[in-house]
Amino acid sequence: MSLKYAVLAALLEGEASGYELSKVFDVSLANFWPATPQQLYRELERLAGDGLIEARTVPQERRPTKRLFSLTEAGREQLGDFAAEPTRRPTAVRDEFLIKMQAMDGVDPAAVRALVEERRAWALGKLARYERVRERLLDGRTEQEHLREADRVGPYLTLAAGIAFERENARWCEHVLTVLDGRRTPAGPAGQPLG
Amino acid sequence: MSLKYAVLAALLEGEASGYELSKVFDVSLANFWPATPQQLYRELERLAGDGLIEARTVPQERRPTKRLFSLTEAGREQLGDFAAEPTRRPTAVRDEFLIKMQAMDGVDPAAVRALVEERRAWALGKLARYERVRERLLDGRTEQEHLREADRVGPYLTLAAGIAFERENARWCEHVLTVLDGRRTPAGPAGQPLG
DNA sequence: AGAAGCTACTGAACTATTTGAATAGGTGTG
DNA sequence: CACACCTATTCAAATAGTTCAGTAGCTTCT
Repeated sequence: MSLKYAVLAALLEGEASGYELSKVFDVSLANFWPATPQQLYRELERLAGDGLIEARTVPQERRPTKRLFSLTEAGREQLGDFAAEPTRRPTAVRDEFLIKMQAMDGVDPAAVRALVEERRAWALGKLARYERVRERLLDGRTEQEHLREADRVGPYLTLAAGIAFERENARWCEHVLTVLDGRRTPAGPAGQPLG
Repeated sequence: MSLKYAVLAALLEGEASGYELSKVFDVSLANFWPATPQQLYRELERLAGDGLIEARTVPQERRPTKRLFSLTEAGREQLGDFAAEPTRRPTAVRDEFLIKMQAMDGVDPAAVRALVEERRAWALGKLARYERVRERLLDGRTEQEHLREADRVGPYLTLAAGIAFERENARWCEHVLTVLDGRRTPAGPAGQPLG
């Protein structure tokens, strides 16, 4: 049900085709509402049918024709209503990796370590990408300037949430690696390393 | 597909009924793999059919009869295999609230503030519950002792991830409230407050 | 005494999401 | 020139997840 509003919110940035949206979702919105291209195309169809967005067909020279969608007044209004309502659903995190961590005690420590290191690398990669988006958003201003004066601060603040999340993720991975180190030689009464 | 392993991992704590699991999922596992009771009952049926868990019926005096499920050797093995494999799916966060934040710039600031304050309260509440679970897990030991010596550290570490996540959440909310304060009187050239 | 709420589970219908593939022309690499 | 990958979209099928309701006896509050 919320994909609808995620799409409307994405179109606040300006008109976009399904394909372009699927790229946007991949980098920024996916942070809090992931969607596959198929979902987006279907949702765009539905929203256009409901008159919340409108489409215009744009033929291109060396590319397939695309359909650009933009918010209608009705769409903008419904999005505004939604955004002012109290939130129904709490955050839902689905994380296969944390299931593995929950069950890690029956597993070869080297395999666990590999998993955690992979996750850490992935978090740091995402962080680097977010930072680049952030530079683009700030466009030379400082954070303070931007947050005080910009027309829209929503996108910056959600990005900041993503950054904090991935930073925390990486930190957690480092903590786990330390813990794994501390358990390599199970501590005897004197805590003497074995070899 | 991962609900399967989430259930198996939950049963590492010992045998449980569907109903009990639905409570466990509500407080701890829901942190990284939410599931409704209906999903759990269906999944338990499937897992029992596949021989990964086994059921025993326990009649009770003043309550309906319940079926307690526990891991079989086959189940334990499949869970171990899964937990050692590289992770296929990256973390998926679905957060209606952040969609609202993305779109917040067209909305009455008082309504936004109310939303953020609600979210902050909710994060702090969850944090308090997590801290209680943490005390119970540590059972008088310090974190260091527990992490070095306990048989299982997985549950503690995933809990720590949940704690870090909610802490970050609350911090982010506070940041947003500060930003909203800074924008109440849009800064003119001289930055003179208007009220 | 009546209402609400908990334990414990089941069923059916519905909506959402994922996966795989197909179409069709264009660009870039070796 | 073969091959892989990009733009841009659509279709079909399968799997996953949500919602609503119902059964049935018990406890707790008013």
